[in-house]
Amino acid sequence: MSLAKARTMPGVMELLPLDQIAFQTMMETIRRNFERFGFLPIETPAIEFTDVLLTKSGGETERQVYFVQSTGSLQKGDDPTLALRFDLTVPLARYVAEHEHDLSFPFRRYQMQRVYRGESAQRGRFREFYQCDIDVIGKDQLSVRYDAELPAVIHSIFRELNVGAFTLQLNNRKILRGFFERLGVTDGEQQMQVLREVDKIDKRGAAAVRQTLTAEPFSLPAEQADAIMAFVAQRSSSHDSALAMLEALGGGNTTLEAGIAEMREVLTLLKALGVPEAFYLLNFSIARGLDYYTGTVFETILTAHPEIGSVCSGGRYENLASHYTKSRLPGVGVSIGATRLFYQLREAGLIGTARSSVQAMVAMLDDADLPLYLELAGQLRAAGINTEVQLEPKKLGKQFQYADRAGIRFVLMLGTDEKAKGVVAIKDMWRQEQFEVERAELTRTLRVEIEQSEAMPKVKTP
RNA sequence: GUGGGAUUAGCUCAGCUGGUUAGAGCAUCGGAUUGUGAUUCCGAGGGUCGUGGGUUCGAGUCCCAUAUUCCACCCCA
Repeated sequence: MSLAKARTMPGVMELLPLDQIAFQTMMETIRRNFERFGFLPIETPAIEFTDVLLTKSGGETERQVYFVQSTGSLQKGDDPTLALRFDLTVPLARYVAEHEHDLSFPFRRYQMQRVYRGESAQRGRFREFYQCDIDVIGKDQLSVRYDAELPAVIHSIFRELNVGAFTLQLNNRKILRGFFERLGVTDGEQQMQVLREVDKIDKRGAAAVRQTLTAEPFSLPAEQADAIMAFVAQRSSSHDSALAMLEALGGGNTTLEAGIAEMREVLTLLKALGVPEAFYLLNFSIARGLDYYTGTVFETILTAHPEIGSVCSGGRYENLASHYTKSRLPGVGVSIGATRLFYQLREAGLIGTARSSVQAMVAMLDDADLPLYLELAGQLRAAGINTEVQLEPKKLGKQFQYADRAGIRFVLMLGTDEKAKGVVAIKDMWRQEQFEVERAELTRTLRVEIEQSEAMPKVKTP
């Protein structure tokens, strides 16, 4: 009988325990910061009704949705009525519409769950991945001030994740649309198309984008294309220069003027929120591909690793849940793709293998003394130390090898010599040192050692 | 959905224009006096060369098909 090949489908991330600990450490940092800024947790089911999920989108998302069907329904040949969620924003819209009367507005929620997309496999692209979303949903209206609060949360998270310098890149779609309108590109659909092209400028290069804009189907006159290219090439270098960029735009139509006013308020509040100006800039080429963004848009780029692209992005949308309720529910949100972020940080060498969550291991020196070892482990656990006991007699060398591979730092030995002296030997696998402590002092000493070890960076870089 | 690469040991790969029993590094397992790992030394196991067909005296190597996988575009986190 041939064995089935043990494998996973492409596009899923599966980690070894120490990497899983590093991933969870990252997730805890994100969660802690979400909560620190006053966001509330929710979870929604992985499976939703297809008519709920497939409202807003047309071709592209539908192509990527996994439909879910019971075998019975499949055999009857029914069309699937269920599907796996492909993001957390659509389920949020459904959630808010469904629970509208039980929620307090503005509703500030965070959500960290897996989503599913039928992507073709590629590096850093996953079919199952974690999204960590925060959104603020208002009833009828929501102040643009919230658009400044979200980047402040993101700043707090990435600073704590210790991934080096990064910049929050901001823009406002009203500025882009208003500018295009002033230039004479007035058709809404064409504005969208131009937005999408302009958004690729950092990836494809300015020359290629200009080429696309002047060619079919855009066929923009050279002067228009040049004006657009000159406009979107602008980046601010400081808080004041960002304000000056806005000032220099002038006016001309209500869309443009509204965008400038919004952007100015966001920048001002970002500063007031205490985000140092080195961490944010105004970038007129940021547009985002998604259709539903209407105002502020943002992306986050790691300074040392621009090739990674945006590690966190989002923006402002009007009327999130128009498909489910007649209430007007505007919102602003950002999403961190945690799976891709972790994967790319690891590729870039910014995240190494974590230490084990097991803090101490009691070695087995004599099979007959097992009850003694169990008692010792009980003491440690009662003191809050994560402890593992060797339950099978093995050569001591093997036990050390096991501890080393498992990433366990402290190995405790209580054998004939130690019993006679009333001590426990502690071997520090990292420092390659060994010392003895009185049994009564054991938990206290070990706690000190572990605390010192915690004070060092959580994660060893390779 | 459109286009391009790749497939040889658990992993990363070598194998020149077809020529005997297909190799290396890492990993795994065992040993180097019975309470000390990761370093060193010695040894061992492990492959129907993705699958099916064809050309040939002879195919890992050439041709066709198929599967799988990766990359670029599209789109996105």
